[in-house]
Amino acid sequence: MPSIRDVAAAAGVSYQTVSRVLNDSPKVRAETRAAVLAAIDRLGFRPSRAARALSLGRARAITVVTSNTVLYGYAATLQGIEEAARAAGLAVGIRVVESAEPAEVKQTVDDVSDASAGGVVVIAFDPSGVAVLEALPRHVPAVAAAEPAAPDRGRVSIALDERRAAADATRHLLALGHRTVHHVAIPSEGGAGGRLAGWRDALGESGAPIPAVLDCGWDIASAYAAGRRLAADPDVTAILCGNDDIAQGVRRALYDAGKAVPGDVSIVGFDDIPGSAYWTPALTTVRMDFAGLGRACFHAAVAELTGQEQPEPALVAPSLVVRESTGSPRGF
Amino acid sequence: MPSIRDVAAAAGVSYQTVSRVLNDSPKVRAETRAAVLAAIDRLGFRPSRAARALSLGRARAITVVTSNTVLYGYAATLQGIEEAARAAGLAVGIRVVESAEPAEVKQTVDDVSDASAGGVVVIAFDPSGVAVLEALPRHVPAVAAAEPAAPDRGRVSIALDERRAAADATRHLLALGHRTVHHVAIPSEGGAGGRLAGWRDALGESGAPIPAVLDCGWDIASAYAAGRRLAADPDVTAILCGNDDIAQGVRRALYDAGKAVPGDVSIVGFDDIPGSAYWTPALTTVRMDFAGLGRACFHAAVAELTGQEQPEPALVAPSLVVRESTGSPRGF
DNA sequence: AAGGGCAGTGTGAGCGGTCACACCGACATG
DNA sequence: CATGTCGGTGTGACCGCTCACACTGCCCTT
Repeated sequence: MPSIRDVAAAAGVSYQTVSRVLNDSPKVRAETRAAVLAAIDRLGFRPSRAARALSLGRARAITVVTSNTVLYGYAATLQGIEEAARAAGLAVGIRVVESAEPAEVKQTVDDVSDASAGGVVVIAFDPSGVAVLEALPRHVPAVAAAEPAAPDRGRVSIALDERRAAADATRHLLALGHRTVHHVAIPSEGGAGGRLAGWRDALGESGAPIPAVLDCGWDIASAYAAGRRLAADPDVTAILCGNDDIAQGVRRALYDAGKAVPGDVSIVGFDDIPGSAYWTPALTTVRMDFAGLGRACFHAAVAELTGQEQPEPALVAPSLVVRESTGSPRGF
Repeated sequence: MPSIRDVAAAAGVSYQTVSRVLNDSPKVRAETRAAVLAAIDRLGFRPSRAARALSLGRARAITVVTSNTVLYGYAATLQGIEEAARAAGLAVGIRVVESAEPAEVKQTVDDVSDASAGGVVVIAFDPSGVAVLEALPRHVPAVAAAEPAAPDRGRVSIALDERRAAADATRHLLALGHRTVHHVAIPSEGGAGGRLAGWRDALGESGAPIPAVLDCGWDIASAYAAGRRLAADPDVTAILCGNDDIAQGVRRALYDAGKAVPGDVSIVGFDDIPGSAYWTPALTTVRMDFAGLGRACFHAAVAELTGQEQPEPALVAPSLVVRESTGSPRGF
């Protein structure tokens, strides 16, 4: 592997001039630059990221901290970050943090505090992400893709407006004539600016009773269990599910209990995962622009890394997609 | 940030001794080691990955090349790699390559050829991954998570036995009494050791006619279109789908055409994505151990990186999971 | 008693870049 | 004509670590 010294020799200039060309400094004559570029090309030279990181003190890279790589919201956010990073020529790293347990959080923080991690984007949709965010030392350039209500403690934090989205979805159900809307929650919505809050907003403003929330995990089995409980209650006619996977479990539970969707019970999901339009019935859900969130986080992280001013995040607001899983209650 | 020199000073030894402790060389007295460890702890020292990579010539890291981060097979494989890497203390990078276009392949190869990329795992399920694998210079330590039939050209290549899995699934359908089985293929099965081949095997061995394959993309919309075409043909009673998402599109197409599953047509998927057990009907599919594949690839990549002998990959064979979407044809 | 091994430790150099600064010629200025 | 300024270039040192090698005792051999 040739180094800038080799390139310098081949081009008949000093290594510093090569460095200037690489960082396109204005202080180099056009013909000198051309000669260097030609030598670079001839030798197949590629600057070493490791050397740069060492010298600069920070890598030109972004590391994503997430608690999961398979779940749609996380994976799609990662996708957005990666796309933007690739376009900008930055490397991207990934670090999964499975729990909010102190030892694991500390290890994660140590790992991403390394200079070679570059800027950090913490996907703080859930407790483990939030824990990492809070434990991260100030000197680490980091931003959060967060629940809207996550305490930002001086950190840049970007979020989709889930509160409003949840309120819209709930209003849709109420407008259809449902007396109230039940809610099956995922681990990520504790926040005051989240789905839970929006659901309460909408219920409150129309004077509908606010039923107890059913908490479940990320796994569909727990959603199924929650669905069975809801199915046993004849008063339940509308359910807002924490995400589309949850909706799937609930839907199957309703089916197994002999309830038709949307005939007996209407359900709404969250996220608009790729398959939801093809279910039977096709799912009414809230489309979330996770990829856009990821891109915005990338740009914020780069600003943090380079010390530039934070750009205004360009986000597409969540929007309700009405399909077949919602309808008016029987006898309405 | 303290460096090994600071630690050395604090412990009253030379920096080289600190380095020895970090790499747990046997040539250091127990008490000396203890003193160094104490100093490390006191100062909160963490070795710099960038400096190590520069000095060593290769980073202690794994970079995953994939064409997608959201699709289940890719994401689950990534998850397996990340888990294993985290357990071993290696950083993980990710590089998406969207197409097999020469310029993009070259850029990808350049990026992962950098010393800071460490070992490389190419998820070569599709043409773009295969293209990267083939373009990768010999000196880059890389392994492939591949289609079984991918030409390995001296590269270590690990795969799940999709051929046998597809044959099993097809035999299941045939045993149910179907005259033949149709196949909707995804972009990843061109290989001679893949799903397509297994399907042909099973059809051939029982003398069933081999219908034309319907190719579609990764998107469910194209699967839906394929499903509509199949639904129009009254001879079609059994369909083997390239993966579960495809099965979802096909299932909806059948439904929209007034065909019942499994009453009129049986369908089988591939992958066993988390929701498939909760569909109506629950999907008969082939469970694939992508996470195990990822772990095996990680270990192979580390062996490649450190020059050790290749371990025997421990893989869980794909297995057919029979649920509700398959049954005997009408009048059987 | 002189030599040879060996465990344990220290020193120099180098990985491939970047920063700070010195330098040099050309032109404008007093 | 001496001086200042500035575009364009080169030199030294350094980032934090690991390598190769030299060195110091100490014990064992002959």
